[in-house]
Amino acid sequence: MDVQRSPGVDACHTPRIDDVELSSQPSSWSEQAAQGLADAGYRRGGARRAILELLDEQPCALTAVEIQSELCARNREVSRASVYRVMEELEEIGLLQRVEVGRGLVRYEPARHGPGHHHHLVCDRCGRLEPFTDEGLERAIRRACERLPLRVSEHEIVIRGACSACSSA
Amino acid sequence: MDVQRSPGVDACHTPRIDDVELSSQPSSWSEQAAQGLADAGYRRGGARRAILELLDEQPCALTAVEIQSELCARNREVSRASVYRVMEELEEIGLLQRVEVGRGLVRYEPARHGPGHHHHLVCDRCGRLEPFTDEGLERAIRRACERLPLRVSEHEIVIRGACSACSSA
DNA sequence: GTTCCTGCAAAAGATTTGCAGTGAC
DNA sequence: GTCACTGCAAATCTTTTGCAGGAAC
Repeated sequence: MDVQRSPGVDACHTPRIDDVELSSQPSSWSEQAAQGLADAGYRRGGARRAILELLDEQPCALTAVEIQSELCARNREVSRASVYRVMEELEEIGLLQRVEVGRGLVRYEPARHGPGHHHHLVCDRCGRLEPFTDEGLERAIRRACERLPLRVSEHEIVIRGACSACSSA
Repeated sequence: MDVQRSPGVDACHTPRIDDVELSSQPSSWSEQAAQGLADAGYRRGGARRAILELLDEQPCALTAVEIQSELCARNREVSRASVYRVMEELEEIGLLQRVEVGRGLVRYEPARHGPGHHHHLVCDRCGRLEPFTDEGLERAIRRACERLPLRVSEHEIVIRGACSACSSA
């Protein structure tokens, strides 16, 4: 088991070790996404590119509001509507994964099927979100998917509990 | 662009085999829940009881709107606010599980840790939600949880894809 | 009788949509 | 030059909150 810690308040900020081993990936996620959008007939506007680049850097999922304010902090302002529009386009072509882990907020992150693929731990008390990976779990999921009556496109696992900081406090 | 809304009402209808083997459960979930609420100091109002009974009958998760309209159809009207308040109380004492599975809608279902425990399949196209169980997956989850740095309270697995009806159509 | 539960209506957010100007091709 | 992309403001929808009357204890 390989858990990445996050110092931050809500989302995780730790760079992922996996990001280094890109041998099997021809290009970064943002380039793949830009290509996918181009193939689907979209033009390359400024807002869209800024959002793609931001998402590509994130180790874990962000909300639409976080995406907008983070871009704003970098002097690359983008309207909220554009954030939602780009999220919808990306999800449509399967490059984005929604992560819905409570309080009605939706988070978004690049859908990575190879290195970078992970699941989430959520603290019930502080709401912190952390990524984790577990190879045994992946094997079990693959086996389970084989016997399911649908053509599986993706899976998502969320584990909830009191994180170490909260349960000791 | 005219985006077709997923049928929403389309929750799962399959009766669960597990519902029959209740030998280890002393009482129904709604009775346990009523007891839990009483222990936590809540009184037994009419709206609360109606909601508990409805939830107990459901094979899978419902949205707040569905809960309200289903009760309405049974001539047991309850305000939307009460639905949300009861959901919050039940979640607080761990008897209710939120199922957040897309399009910003939140669904709720009884949290069953023994028989009745299940996970979800979601069809990307028609939005249908179906329960499934897999013992190998449960074992893998238990093993994974043992090594996690948080006191685990629950887990949730969502598998997405095109269901058999949609992929053949 | 006191305190909690409910429904109603208003409020608060998040997300979506209509429209007009600007930018990509 | 055309059509897509973007921002703005308004609209929509879900969920939360304030308050007053009624119910549980």
